[in-house]
Amino acid sequence: MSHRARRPSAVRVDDIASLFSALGDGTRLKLVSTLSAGGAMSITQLTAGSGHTRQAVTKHLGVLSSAGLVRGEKSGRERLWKFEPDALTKARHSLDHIAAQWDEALERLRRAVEE
Amino acid sequence: MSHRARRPSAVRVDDIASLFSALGDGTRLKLVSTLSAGGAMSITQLTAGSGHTRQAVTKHLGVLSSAGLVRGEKSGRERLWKFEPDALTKARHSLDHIAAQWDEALERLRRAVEE
DNA sequence: CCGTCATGCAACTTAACGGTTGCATTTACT
DNA sequence: AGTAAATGCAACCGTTAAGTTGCATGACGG
Repeated sequence: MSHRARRPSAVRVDDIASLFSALGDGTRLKLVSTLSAGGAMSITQLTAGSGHTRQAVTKHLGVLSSAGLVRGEKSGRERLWKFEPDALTKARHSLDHIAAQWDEALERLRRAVEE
Repeated sequence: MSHRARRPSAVRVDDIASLFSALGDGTRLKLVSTLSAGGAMSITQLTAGSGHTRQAVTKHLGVLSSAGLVRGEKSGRERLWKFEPDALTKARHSLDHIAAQWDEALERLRRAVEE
């Protein structure tokens, strides 16, 4: 029973990595941007201006979905994809965490020099 | 004289994508975290607890460097790598931009419903 | 029912990624 | 000068990722 070993809000490195990895592609970045701005859309709609095949877009949506950045719900004969803002918040927090580390390091350095 | 066509802070999609892509790997994420917290380090130092070969770490540093997240300066017979906080700020801003888009979209929706 | 529109599934190709090993080069130390 | 440390460079390998094509399935509209 190892309660201690697992902090409550412990976000695993791999989760964050997969999040950033999902954002680390131009096509996917555009998809996320489109969905965050335009509400729910179907695959064919998203495929329209993308310059890629529908299948390619489907795969990208799969990646985004695994990372939690997007969620698709079937509606009739089409599937509507919507942006999932929580994932983005997580990403932001981890960036903030690194920035905070950096600030602390600077502060330590400043104090050490000032001594 | 095309001032209008090019916004001053126009960050190309591919740049942001390469930034996130660089962060989209556990090993690199740890490297960034280490460097942001521990100041400048040499490759051998960074290799120590990584569980990887020095060459692997070197490659990862190359990726991080291309993304602007890290910068290496030669100092004697070693090369010291330091964290570059500006890149992280860029990443954060692009996340903020998407979040802002999302908020606007919600606001538009709210007003439309309220009408 | 039948055509068609939207999607799902699978196989395949190409290129990039993460990682390794081996050797060369530069710098420090005595 | 000569040795050991720190790094650089290059070839190579296995795996995954991005993208394609082809075909199957499911829902809508007349």
